[in-house]
Amino acid sequence: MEVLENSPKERFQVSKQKMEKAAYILKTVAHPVRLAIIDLLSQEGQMGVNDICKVLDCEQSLVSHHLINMKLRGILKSQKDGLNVYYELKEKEIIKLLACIENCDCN
Amino acid sequence: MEVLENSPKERFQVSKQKMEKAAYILKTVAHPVRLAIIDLLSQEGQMGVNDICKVLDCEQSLVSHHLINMKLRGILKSQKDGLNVYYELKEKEIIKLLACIENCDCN
DNA sequence: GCGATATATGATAATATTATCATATATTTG
DNA sequence: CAAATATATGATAATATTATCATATATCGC
Repeated sequence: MEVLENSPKERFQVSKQKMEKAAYILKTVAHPVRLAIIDLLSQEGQMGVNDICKVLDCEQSLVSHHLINMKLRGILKSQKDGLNVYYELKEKEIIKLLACIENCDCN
Repeated sequence: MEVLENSPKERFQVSKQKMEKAAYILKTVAHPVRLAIIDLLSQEGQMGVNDICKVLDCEQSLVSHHLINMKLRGILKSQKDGLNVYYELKEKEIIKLLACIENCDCN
């Protein structure tokens, strides 16, 4: 059992990287439409693009951009079936963010 | 015990508002320096601006902007003592976001 | 193959966030 | 009061995010 102590500089670097990764994920989801998509998919499991548009009352192209972006960043995954593309949560941990933030009230 | 059922439109509006609030909070913290500040304050309790700058190796003015902004948005609070201004977490729930996101690995 | 439908793409415009710099303000010390 | 220190402010520049629009692509049913 080795105990590897990092120097302050190393520790700083490690934490810096960690924060950058965390910020990247948070930025990916820090948008009302994206959160709504995440919330929706966490309830429904899987949904086609058009259905998401209808429920959220949001334009197809915009929703598609959001979906593709979140997929690119590893939050969602998709599955094609004929004309439809079904999206679902890939990283389910992300749902906890929503629960977590409900308890914040920064006023 | 009344059960108040919302119409789909009402439910949509409620969730929309909720998502907007959540996105607002997430946006406030979705930045590596801000997360590092939050992390630091969660460990140290309270810190002066200059000390934060030193630890994070970050310019005073920039740190000040971040601190003030997070204070404005209810994440931090501050306390003046002579020349120094000590910042600390106001909304401690926010720490959980960091813990929560560590378990995500969106790859 | 043609029209209809679902989704993606890419350019651009609109807007928001972040960094930087110069300087202001406030407080302490001598 | 002057110098030194800590913090805040505000303008601006740099950059990133988001929305919009027009159109492309892919698939299905006929």
